[in-house]
Amino acid sequence: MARIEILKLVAHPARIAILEELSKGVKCVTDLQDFLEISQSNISQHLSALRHAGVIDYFVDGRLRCYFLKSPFVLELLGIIRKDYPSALEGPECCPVTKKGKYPGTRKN
Amino acid sequence: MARIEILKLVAHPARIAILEELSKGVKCVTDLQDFLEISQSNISQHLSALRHAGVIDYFVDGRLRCYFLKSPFVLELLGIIRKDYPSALEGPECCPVTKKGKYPGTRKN
DNA sequence: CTATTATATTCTATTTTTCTAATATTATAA
DNA sequence: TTATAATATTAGAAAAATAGAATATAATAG
Repeated sequence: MARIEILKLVAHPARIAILEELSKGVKCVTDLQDFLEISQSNISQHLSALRHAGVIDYFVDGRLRCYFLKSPFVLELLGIIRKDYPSALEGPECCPVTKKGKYPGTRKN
Repeated sequence: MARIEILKLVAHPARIAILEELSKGVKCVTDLQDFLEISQSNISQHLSALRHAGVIDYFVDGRLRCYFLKSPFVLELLGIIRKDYPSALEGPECCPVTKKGKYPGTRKN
């Protein structure tokens, strides 16, 4: 599935929480329920969406579904979401007060 | 603005395209229009959303607004979106055929 | 001044996403 | 067998995101 579709999926609080948890190891649905404040069916829906996107997968142990993280891209994504960054990139040259400057591109006029 | 809100914003084809372009350098709106197949007002709307989220900013040159990328987080995000990854992480132990295995967590039953 | 260029804003219909509720499935325990 | 535990599916209402159209603003050229 395309990167952008995966981004869209990950950009959701419950799904991020699920993925963060799975990044630590295998979890079954009931154990996910314990720290997510959302309904069982909703969790199942999120898991289903993530699985169809190839982000996670599961194996079976009796009546448990043991979910785990599958996508290396998402693992790295989770990493940078947690990271700290400087508050801004070094910007282009422009007056720091008036925020006026010269456009570097070429234009008709 | 929270990382997750920023993720949501970035997870849109037009906005990714805008950000990719800005990651190469300053661009004004008309120049963005040239390679985006969407209306001027829609571009403005996307730019506005990105700016309010602190992802981009602009300086003024006459009647041009010169937009540039501001968020280090988003710059790194764009980087990993372009990168290649192995198709899957090494999964947990479970039978490769039946996909059955043992849940590593502790459970009541 | 007035026209034009560059860009932003507002309103709105449409589409998409999200969640809840109800129900289904499946494996095991009793 | 039947009950129950673990999980999935479906349908639909509500909320949010999206894009188009029309209009507004602001700077400059003429």
